[in-house]
Amino acid sequence: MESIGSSSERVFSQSVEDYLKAIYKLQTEDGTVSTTVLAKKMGMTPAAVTKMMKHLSAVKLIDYTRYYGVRLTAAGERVALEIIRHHRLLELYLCQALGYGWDEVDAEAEKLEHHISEEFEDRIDRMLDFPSTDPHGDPIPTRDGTVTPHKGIPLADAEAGEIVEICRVRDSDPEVLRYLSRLGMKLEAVIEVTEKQPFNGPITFKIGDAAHSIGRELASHVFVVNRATEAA
Amino acid sequence: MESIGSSSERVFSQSVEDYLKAIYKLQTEDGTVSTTVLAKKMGMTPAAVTKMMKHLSAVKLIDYTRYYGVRLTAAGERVALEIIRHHRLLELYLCQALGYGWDEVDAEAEKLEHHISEEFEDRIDRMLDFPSTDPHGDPIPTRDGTVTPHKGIPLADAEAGEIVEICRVRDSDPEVLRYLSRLGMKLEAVIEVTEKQPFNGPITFKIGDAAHSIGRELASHVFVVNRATEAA
DNA sequence: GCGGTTATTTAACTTAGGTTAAATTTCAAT
DNA sequence: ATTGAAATTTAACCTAAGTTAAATAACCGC
Repeated sequence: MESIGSSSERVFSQSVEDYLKAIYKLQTEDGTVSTTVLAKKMGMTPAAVTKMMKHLSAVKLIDYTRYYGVRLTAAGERVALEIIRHHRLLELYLCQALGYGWDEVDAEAEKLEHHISEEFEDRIDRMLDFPSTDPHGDPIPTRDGTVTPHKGIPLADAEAGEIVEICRVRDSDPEVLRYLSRLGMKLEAVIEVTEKQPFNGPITFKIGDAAHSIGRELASHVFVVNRATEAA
Repeated sequence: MESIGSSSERVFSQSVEDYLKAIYKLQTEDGTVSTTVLAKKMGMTPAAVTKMMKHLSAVKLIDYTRYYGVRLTAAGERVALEIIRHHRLLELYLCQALGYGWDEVDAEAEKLEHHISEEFEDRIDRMLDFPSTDPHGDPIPTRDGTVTPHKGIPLADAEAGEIVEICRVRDSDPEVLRYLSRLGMKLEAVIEVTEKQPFNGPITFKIGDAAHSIGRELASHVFVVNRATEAA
């Protein structure tokens, strides 16, 4: 009798995993993913991307039509979500168990996500009591690849007068995250939108007593839920 | 003004690190390390080893004399010890913080040791209260590369009648470690050597009430200190 | 000090994952 | 329908790290 659950010990290269993750992230926003966009995201030349696309296509992780971009197959998506799950679990673990700041976790998780075992994944998952979001409010995919999309809207789209709660920050730049922290913008912080300048101008708001304003671009990376709406 | 302590972000490949670690371990036992022995340890062909030796020599991590084997330079030893430090800190962390068994930690640490940051290293070191030995009793090198050799002798060399305490088990095979656990042979277990069969025969001993015997070979991987001697 | 076994190195080749530069395809705009 | 810019792919090349097979050096016994 053979051992049954002898799980999946490192089947894909780090490079392959990184490509799949990048494709996943791009396609959830843009549908299908072009070579150039992917190349930009990966910090590589388009030529390198094309070559990898052929490989991923050959091993059935993506559907690839020459000149027309790429989508993950079900198999490819499984792999991508597994890596993203590793990443987000690690981020949360680093915060909770080791006292990392939310600005530091991305870089560390980026490296470790490819190298932890299923055992490790399960243990930190249990230790964190099966969490559903990471320190930036991103959903942690479940073991079987389900990911519940978050409910918030970009702060940039909130109206003046609204009172909202921060539920997600879609940015991993440590500088940006530290800046936001300094303004008191952490997860679950409640803020009141006081003003929106026209022509894509800055958004002004209050957190507690303090008033701040940030640019529209940055505000589009901060996701919020309306406290009234949320209750409904 | 440039940032000063922007520490050493991944300078060597995993492969290089693995070679250096292997050389370190072999040379502390055998002095100088031959191509064939290293090849065996690394699970590679001698030809691959020769090639890598040339490279490591070129970048001054080893002293290499064609046909005569290899020794680490001071720089090479620093790198090796850094990796070993990572490995052993990780092993202990996995046991203490995540509940791993001592038979499971080696494999996991083997993968992670190459990918953790100095930050991570420092944090788990602190969390473990700056430990000096790992779950198998191996010394953890300090940050500056000092390693205090352990004091024990092989159980195989203990005399009948001696009462000794287990201080180190030099074996990472999970099967072996589980077997030893089943016999009650953990670190700090006290055992009484009752008999040594001649012609390299088995060693018989008592742990608590239970009596066991193990082969001389295995007994040479278990290190012990004499309780009387230790006090002195 | 000769000769054969063994250890070691060299040579030629492989694969994965990159690069640059040239060729090709797509697409939008006339 | 054509054309030219932008996107994409192809071709030729590079490096790191491995392989096998052949050549060479070291060492041990006589």
